[in-house]
Amino acid sequence: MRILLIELDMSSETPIYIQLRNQIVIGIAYGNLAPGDSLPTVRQMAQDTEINAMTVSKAYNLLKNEGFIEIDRRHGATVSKNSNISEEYKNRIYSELELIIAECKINGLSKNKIVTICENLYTKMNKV
Amino acid sequence: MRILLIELDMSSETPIYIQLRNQIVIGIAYGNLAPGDSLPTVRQMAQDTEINAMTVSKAYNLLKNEGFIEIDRRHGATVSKNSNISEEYKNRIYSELELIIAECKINGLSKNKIVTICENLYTKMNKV
Amino acid sequence: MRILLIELDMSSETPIYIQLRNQIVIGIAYGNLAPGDSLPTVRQMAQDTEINAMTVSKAYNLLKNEGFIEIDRRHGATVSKNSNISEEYKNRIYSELELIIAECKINGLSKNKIVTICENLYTKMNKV
Amino acid sequence: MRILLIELDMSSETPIYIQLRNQIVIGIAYGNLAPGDSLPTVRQMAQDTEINAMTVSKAYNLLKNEGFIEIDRRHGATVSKNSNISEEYKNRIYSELELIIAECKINGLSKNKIVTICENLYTKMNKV
DNA sequence: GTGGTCTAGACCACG
DNA sequence: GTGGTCTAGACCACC
Repeated sequence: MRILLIELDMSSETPIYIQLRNQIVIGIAYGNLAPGDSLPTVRQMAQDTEINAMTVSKAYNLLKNEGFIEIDRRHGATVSKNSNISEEYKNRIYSELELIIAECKINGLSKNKIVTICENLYTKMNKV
Repeated sequence: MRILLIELDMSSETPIYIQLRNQIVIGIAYGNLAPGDSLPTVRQMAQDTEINAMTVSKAYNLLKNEGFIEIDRRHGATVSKNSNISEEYKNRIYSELELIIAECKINGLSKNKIVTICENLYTKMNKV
Repeated sequence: MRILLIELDMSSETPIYIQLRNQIVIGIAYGNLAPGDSLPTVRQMAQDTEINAMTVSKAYNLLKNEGFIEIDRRHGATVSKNSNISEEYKNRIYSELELIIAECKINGLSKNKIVTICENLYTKMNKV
Repeated sequence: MRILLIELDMSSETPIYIQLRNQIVIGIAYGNLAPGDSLPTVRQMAQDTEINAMTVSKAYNLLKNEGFIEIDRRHGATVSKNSNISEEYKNRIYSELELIIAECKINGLSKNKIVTICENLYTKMNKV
């Protein structure tokens, strides 16, 4: 059984529900959560991570709206099998990539180094 | 003469001072602002972008603390010539890249596609 | 119960947020604020000291960036338990000590006198 | 002949005239400037350090008011031979020492370490 | 001229 | 409840 590890930094400026959302997205990419897999219930997740259930609920809803998971009253939350990527979402990703590459470039990272880092990250994420 | 274009979205959830900071970082990466170049004065930038001077000041101070620019009492703000990248900063960049690549992968982008996008972005940013 | 006493001089040249920052640092060293202790909320501190909440917020953020306190969205600000002293910070402290000892020496204080003053100050700060 | 080395950081938050004042104080303590020695003229200093003459003048006046130097229309500025330390000045020094020792203590420096640093600094400054 | 500080009060996001 | 953001305008220090 694969294990989903959630790390939250309470003193970070990033809102907790965003951190939780990010950790789950990364968990999916790494294959710790496969399409069709169930996520812990809101209450279970809240208990495990010692945060408020409302906060978990907010993260789950965000993930649902982004298309990463599906929420079913009977079966709880499961990882989506198909993802329909919206135009708006694509633009957001592109902007974020632009910013991060800008920062890398200013700080002296060469194109090759950036590409290598990206490739390594991608490869580390298991095919699912 | 190079032109610095600043686009701010007043209805965005991202704080204005962060947006401004991001736009300037991107401006530096694209070579619209070269090392040693002066930024508009706080008041000028405030007028141009129709935001409050304190908001501009906050963005400039953030950029100063991150090492992107230097603020000189006599000549205002200029783009830094040397960038000292801290270990903490490197980790932040790495985490952000990890998240964004995770999202790309889940949404079906192949490793090659991501690499191509990164390379194109990097190449678009002029050497100055 | 320990009491945190904040004294601000409105007519001083030292900015209020710096004075507040200094008073809190001294409060921590004297044990009036122990690691893990909560600081008053931004608004409470503003009311107590009769200054603006943004000024308090600026002081708290400075302390956070320096590693003295942690700011948690849920519980407000608390005194840090571990302090990670940076190389840059060490250099700053050293420069300040150099200047102050230079002044003492020029004004005729002997090495022994300075050492005694330092020891007394240190001893006065309670272990908690 | 002893040499007076002045290092100014234009992008520092510390005002230039304060930096200059500090550097001269340290120069006196280290014996690079002995009691009775002449300081460079305002114009000379301004030229050497590439700052405005008004800024140099401000620093010299501050040093005069603090009793470190004497200014004579005929002979220019010279290092004072006797220093009369005021009560107010003593208090300022004490407050500064308190703050700096507080920071050292919070950051884990032991009493002995602080004392050793002070002693080393003091010893490095030549008897004059 | 430059940036820095502070205020008073409003609004918002987070939990 | 908490802190964060932004404004508009005033005042100040520095150079």
